[in-house]
Amino acid sequence: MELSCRTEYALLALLELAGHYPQAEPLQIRQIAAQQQIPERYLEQLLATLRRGGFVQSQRGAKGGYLLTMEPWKITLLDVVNCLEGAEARNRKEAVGTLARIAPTLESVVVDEVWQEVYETMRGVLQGYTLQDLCEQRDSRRQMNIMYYI
Amino acid sequence: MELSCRTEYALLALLELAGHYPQAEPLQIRQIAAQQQIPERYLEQLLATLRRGGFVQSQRGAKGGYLLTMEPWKITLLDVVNCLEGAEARNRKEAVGTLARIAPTLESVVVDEVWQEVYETMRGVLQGYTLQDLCEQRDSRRQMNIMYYI
DNA sequence: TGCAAACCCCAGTGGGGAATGGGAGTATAC
DNA sequence: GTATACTCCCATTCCCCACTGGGGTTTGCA
Repeated sequence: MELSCRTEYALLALLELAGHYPQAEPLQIRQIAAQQQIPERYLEQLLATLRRGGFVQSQRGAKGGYLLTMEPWKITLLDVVNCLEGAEARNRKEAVGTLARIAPTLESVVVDEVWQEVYETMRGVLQGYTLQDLCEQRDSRRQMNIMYYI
Repeated sequence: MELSCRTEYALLALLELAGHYPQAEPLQIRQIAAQQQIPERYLEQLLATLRRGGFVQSQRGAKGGYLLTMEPWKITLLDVVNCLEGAEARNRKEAVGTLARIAPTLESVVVDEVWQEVYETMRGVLQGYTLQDLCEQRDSRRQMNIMYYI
């Protein structure tokens, strides 16, 4: 359960794609990166992860780019976080609590239980939001900003 | 909001100390490390952080060691996490979402809002447990284990 | 067919967390 | 008063994440 830079960038990219859904025109890495101020080459890697996770499909060649493969209301934030956290051979991450500990102590078991509960509540919150939800929040916030400047 | 190895180790050490509260005899790093299977020299640094945070006091010299400075039911897990996460010049950690971004985009603001909500729920859970609570859970679990082996 | 635009793969660099090590400081024990 | 048993502080090593770079491959278009 990371909520790191990685995850935020990926989420921003997906929001950008969701904003254009279901347009047939793919969005290019460069456009997304510029729009969301994400390092271009880094975003490239994150999009590869999202592609392997089945969230986006890519179109190579000139006029290529990325497209959402699912409807924005079917993708929860938890799905995205899971995709980026569990991505490919993040082998060591699960063992963060049982780090090189042969026999877990009673105390460590109790602490782990609390942490499982914490993670569970995190998952609960993250599962409550879809890309669609965030897009709507963005739109209403955009309206607010326009109102503000009048 | 880390929930990293650091925090778990510190928590285990505090639990060990809380188990002996309010004994006048200080516990040594070596004992805690052996009991909880924590690298000795690393635990040393974490205890320094806890000392600076006011959770423990140290006694130097022979027969020295560490003691809790507060009652175990007055220390919440959130207190501990805050102490270790916010410890000394972790200056960059707050800006993890606004990483080198001059003008935050609308999308990043929306994402940050969700993440604040996630962190808030985490804090809620962590604030609901004190060292005392975990000690009691450990004790009852110990009873269970004894029953199991009969 | 040629070429540029775009994705794709792999190999590095820099900083921070997770340790590890060598001493210096300080209190008790004899 | 010296030895001993601890804490304390500084520096170093190792690995992962955030990021950069150099190619290579696929595709659309003139």
